[in-house]
Amino acid sequence: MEIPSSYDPKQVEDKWYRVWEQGNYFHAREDDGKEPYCIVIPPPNVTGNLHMGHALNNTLQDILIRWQRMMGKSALWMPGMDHAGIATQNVVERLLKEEGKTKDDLGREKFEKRVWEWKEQSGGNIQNQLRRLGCSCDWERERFTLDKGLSRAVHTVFATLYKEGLIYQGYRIINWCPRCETALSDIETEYRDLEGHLWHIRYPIAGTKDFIVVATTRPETMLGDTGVAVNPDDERYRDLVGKMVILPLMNREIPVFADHFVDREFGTGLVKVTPAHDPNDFDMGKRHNLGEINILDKNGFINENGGPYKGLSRFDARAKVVEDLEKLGLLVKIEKHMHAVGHCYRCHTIIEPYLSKQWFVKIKPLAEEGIRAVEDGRIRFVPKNWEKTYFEWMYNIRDWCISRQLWWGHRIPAFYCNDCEHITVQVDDPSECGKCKSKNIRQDEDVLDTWFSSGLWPFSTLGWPEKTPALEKYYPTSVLVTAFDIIFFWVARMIMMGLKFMGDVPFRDVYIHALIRDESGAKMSKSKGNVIDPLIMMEQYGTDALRFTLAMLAAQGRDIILSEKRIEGYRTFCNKIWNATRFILMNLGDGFSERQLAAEELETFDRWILHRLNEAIRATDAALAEYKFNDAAHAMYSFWWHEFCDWYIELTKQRLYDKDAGAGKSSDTARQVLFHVLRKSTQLLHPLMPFITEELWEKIKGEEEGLIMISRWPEPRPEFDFASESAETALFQEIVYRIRNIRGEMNVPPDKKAPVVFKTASDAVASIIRREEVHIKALARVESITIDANYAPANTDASAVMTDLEIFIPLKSLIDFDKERARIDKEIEKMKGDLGRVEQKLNNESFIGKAPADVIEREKAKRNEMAEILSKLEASRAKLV
RNA sequence: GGGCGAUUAGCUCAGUCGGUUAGAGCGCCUGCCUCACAUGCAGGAGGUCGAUGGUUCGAGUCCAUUAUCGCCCACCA
Repeated sequence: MEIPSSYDPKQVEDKWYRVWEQGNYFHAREDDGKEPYCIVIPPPNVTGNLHMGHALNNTLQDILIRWQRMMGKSALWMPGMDHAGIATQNVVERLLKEEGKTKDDLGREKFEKRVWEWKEQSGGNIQNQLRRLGCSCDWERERFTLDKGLSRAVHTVFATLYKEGLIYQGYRIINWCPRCETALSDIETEYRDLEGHLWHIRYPIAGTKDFIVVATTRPETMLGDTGVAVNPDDERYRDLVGKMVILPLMNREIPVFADHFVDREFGTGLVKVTPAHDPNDFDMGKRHNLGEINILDKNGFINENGGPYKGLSRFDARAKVVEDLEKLGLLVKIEKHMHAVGHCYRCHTIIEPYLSKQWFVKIKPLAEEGIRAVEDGRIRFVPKNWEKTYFEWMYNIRDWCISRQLWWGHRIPAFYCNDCEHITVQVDDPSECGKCKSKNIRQDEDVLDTWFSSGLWPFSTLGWPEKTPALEKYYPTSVLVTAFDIIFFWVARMIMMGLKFMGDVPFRDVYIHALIRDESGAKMSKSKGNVIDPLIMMEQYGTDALRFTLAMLAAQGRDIILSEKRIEGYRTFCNKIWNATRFILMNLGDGFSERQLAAEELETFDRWILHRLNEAIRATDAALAEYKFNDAAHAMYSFWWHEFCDWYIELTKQRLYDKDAGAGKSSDTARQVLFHVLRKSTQLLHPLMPFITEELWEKIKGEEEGLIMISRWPEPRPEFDFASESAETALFQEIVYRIRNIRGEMNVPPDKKAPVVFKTASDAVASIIRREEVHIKALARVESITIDANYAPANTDASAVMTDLEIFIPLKSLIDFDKERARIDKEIEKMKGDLGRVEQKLNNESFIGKAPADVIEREKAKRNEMAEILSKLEASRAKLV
């Protein structure tokens, strides 16, 4: 079989994904009798395109799912998309605008139809992008937050909460986006520090020539002022309380009143009060019966309540108000002022606090359960410190505004009676008023917050409110994998809803992974143009290289700084694996068949690599179990490259090729071990690098065997734990390294083989050297080996000192005395330093008195060893004259 | 104003329960196209672990203070 000498992802990725998907290998069956393992995908927006955050998020989930699937679990990765109310409506409105139309031109029904059409044609790109990433989602079960079943779940939840009084209508200040023309919840408002101004404005006191001065950051709101507040303890203004002031521009008399809310230190200590446009003012207005004057329409333009300013945008109105105040001499001063201004999280327009009637969820009772579930460990955050963030928010949670003035979403299942005004709420749309039976009813115009339906995702996707086998088997799900930025939006709400409606947590673990930043540490965003596009990376370096990079960087508790270089680097790892496999296949020989390995036939290095394989399996399992993806990736990388390739494969070459060395007799064992380790370590790598491993597996699997993705996950084999052979191998490796070091430092050309003399009094060391002579010769490029306990080195010998062993390379005319002296001096200096530190410790009486005996023994042994090495080094140094 | 995190090699980062001589990748320097791989091989240089103080026989690791940077939350107009 001819295998190309470098790995080409393009040849394999699409091919294997098709095989997997068409072969139904991602499908998990409720009746398979296996232990369930389930992850629900954080549903990407239907408008979404795969960015690096998705790539990370989904790579990690796929690693877990593939790992668990190979471990024999019934591994279900539930995929789907979110209808993304505002985002999607915005996209379609933009398209309409290009046609010169607005949504109102179409009307609600046609607009909705239009959005569905858009969804069918251009929505859901991301599903195929996830396929490119190799995600092993159970696509058969794919759900959409607006599909029929999920809508039923939404209605059921709404009706239940309404009946229990946990959903109610309220008339209050909410966050309003004048561009999206909808209410937003508190967490959909992003605060940004902006430099604004603090305008100091005179309000004349009624019936006098005096003024008071109020300070405001939003002067246009004065059009809706209905009072001025002072702190009751503020001596300066005690006499003012109860008096009336004239509201300039509007020429309305408004009262001055006292309220503890007012901060005496801020501004002038006098606050203009606009109950319809500020939540605090609203509260004060309620306390003091001020009345509310709404001066804005839904687009943020001044309405008829703004008198002469009617028709101006809120920004123009601000300018005009300030200008007019100045003309009237009522503007005292303007200060620069930094303050946090709320913006719409979807379109980034400045939001307005706006008085309106909305639906709310009374969230405290739900939150209490949610807090308890994390406190008592039914849900575990990984890393744990995110629990604090969660608690902090949950303790201070405020009622959730769930109505949106949009057309795209779950229409609120509340029906108003036109005759008796009763509100009927039930799961199925009613045909008559639940109270007076009138048929003259109308449905609420608003839709629900997108996050209302995504909050039900872990059970609605499994079939709830029906009692399906899937729900029975896979709920609670095993783990939720997400980034911290949606803990409030999504994670907390799933927890609350799951507890409420399923009576159990929605997932056992919440793994919070990092955010991805660019090379300079900035958050990746399209507007900054610093995006690394995962699709381009996959195209360029292969999906497995990208996946491996992301896993390698996914250390807990830290953001990921991604650079293209890194991905390029792990492409070489793919190539390394590819070539290692190629080498092994080229050397198996005709008619090779795998057989059981017997302990007796194994040589030292066979035992060593089998032992290391066991350790690699253990390390990988342990790392993945704790969501330490970087540790898992690192364990595999160093095992593959620095143990299997650098050492074991190199060592087998003598056994495979070097007949003169008489090592040929063990070549069959070597082939068996190579093949065995190759198979196991390829499987180990599969969850991280699904494509290349599936491709290679095809070349190494048995005829009866199926795909690697459903093969059995490697298990450590205790009978292959060989501690003493591992120690011998470490000694062997150091010998080779020492010789190579001398060669490298002395610039001995690679084709120049050197004779080496080993001086040792240890029979054990001598026998290992004798036994591995062939390998030492090959790996260190040694011409001849002499073992001589009494060797008297010449001054032209380069030397290295180890415990119980000195190595001499007679370089003769090749020696560079200066270099050799410098090399030995460096070692002496280092050894002196290390020895000094150990001796200091051992001379410290309290160390001897208090440290555990084994630590002291270790230090003593270390001292003796180092002292011996040092004296030998000095002896070598003395000869270099 | 609260809270969280970071600070270790030129860069990006690991470092478990405090205990051998603090590691990796990339980059850099030297030598090699050695029959799996130049997307490679071998060797090398490079670190007072942000600062100060403390606990301890022993601190990159624990505690306190501090500096710098970053993030989240918050109704001071």
